[in-house]
Amino acid sequence: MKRTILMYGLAMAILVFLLEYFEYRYLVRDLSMELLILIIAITFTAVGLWTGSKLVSPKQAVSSFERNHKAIAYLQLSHRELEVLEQVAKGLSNKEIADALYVSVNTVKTHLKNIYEKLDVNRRTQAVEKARELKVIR
Amino acid sequence: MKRTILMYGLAMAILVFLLEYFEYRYLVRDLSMELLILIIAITFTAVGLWTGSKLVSPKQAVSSFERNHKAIAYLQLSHRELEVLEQVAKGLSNKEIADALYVSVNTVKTHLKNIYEKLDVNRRTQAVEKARELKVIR
DNA sequence: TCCAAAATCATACTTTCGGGTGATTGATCT
DNA sequence: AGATCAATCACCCGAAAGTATGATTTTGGA
Repeated sequence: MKRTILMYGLAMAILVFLLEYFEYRYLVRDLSMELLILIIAITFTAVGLWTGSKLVSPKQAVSSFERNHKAIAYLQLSHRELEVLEQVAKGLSNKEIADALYVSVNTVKTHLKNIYEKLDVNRRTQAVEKARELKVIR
Repeated sequence: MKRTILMYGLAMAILVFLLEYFEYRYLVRDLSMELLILIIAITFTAVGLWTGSKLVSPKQAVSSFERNHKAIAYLQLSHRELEVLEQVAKGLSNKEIADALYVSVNTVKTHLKNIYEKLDVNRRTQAVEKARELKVIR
């Protein structure tokens, strides 16, 4: 992001310099004024397009997920509960989650029970749905 | 998309015209050549940026979901199975799905069994995960 | 018209989930 | 020191989900 802006500044400086130096001195007498303006316009439109795509697309193309910490705080979801929720979203069973987090199945169940209460649901699938909506999990 | 390009073309034409007519005739004697180039450069960079953002962002910002029919065909998922899958993804229970589709719970179970087999999973949560990955459901 | 696939339903059985209750431990705050 | 909260675990029970098998009806094409 910052680098893109810097790059843009640099490119712009170089282009301005080139245009001023080169075309001004050389071409202004050969080419018509209209053509010069056209070249500059096209060039900088291209630069703008390029910079714009660099600036805009990665924001949404790459990852595009940012956790809604406010929602998590509001729902009072603990760290451990979040972990369980993520495992559930991956489609794991309680047993598999227990193994993944090195706790007993009963512990997982307790966490899930609390999660359901906080999210106001009563099934793991609904919990995943709601958590996704609230951007609490990916 | 097409309209954006047209708009851009129009804006560019107008700007070129204005620049040529106005600044060329009026300002070229008052302003320095460097300043004129700078103005044009900045203007068209802005135009490029604007056009770029119009062109790039809606592509990914709006919805961005299109069903992967090839995957569906490959997996041999029937229409009814897809419907069930969607209901499951919404977090509904087998009973609720049965009511929504006006069939018995046993029918839903049968569909689910077939779905699990075709998706090579053995739980509803995994089925939803996989179907989402494959863009079979939203 | 006939066939294969899709859709429907049933019964029986096993496993997993979810809900309820209660308890212990360790960390943090007052 | 006492209160509070997160994390852990256990046991029980009923409901839901998943598995297996088999059967009937609909339906879309060849």
